Amino acid sequence: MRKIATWNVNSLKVRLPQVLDWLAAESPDVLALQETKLQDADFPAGAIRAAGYEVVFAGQKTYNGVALLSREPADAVVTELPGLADPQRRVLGATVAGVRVLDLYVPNGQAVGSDKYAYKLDWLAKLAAFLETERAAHPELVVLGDFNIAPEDRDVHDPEAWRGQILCSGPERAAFRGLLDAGFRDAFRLFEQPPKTFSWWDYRGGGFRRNHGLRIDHILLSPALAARCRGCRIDTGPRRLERPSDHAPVLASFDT
DNA sequence: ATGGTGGCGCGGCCA
Repeated sequence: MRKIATWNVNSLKVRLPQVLDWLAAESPDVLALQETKLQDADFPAGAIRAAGYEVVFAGQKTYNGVALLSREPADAVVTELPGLADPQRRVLGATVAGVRVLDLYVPNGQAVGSDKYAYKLDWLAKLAAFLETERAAHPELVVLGDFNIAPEDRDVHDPEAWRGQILCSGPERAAFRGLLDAGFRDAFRLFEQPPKTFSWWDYRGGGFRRNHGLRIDHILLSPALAARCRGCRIDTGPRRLERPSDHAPVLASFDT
């Protein structure tokens, strides 16, 4: 496993040409997608396989949906968090070339105090419990995706405006911190990074042009994988294209 | 300005 990436594409139907171009340019070993917004019957598996990737996916109509693209086959696939009977397709775990990969689309939460916010915090608690068992079973474990959490003020373009708001609230940040406390490493923070580097910019108000963004897409590594990690960056190239996703891909590279 | 833009799918929800 030399390179692994995550990208919230906000509709794979719309973004498929961009994804195929990006695969050709970057040639990651694994690409985790979120917000495919496709039922499984409509998933473009043929085009992805023609590009040289295996693919597994868990989709639903209109909302959510996750997919794992990989050079080598994906085994031991899971699509649920234990203890959460949920029709929303937000989880896709698989083992690829001996590495356990968990692709997540964490709930957005909408607004602090809302029903969706409560669902998000409950979801994160069940995730933490699940990761304890996954960590014990798989020394080489990567958890990546759209976490919908900006972990620290330096991950926010205007920390004062966002303080306590959705994506930045104390309980959300505490949940993320809990994953780090459990031993996961934020791949992006293993390396020196330019300030004001973000992974998501609102479509509204010229967010990207003004770099009004947040870093909410993450690659978390078990200690064994972190020891082999040699770089992590956010590729803003796709965000500059016509009709972009509102998220940019995040990539981590490794020694074999 | 309680807005703004984009996706889905055709009215309103979600982000």
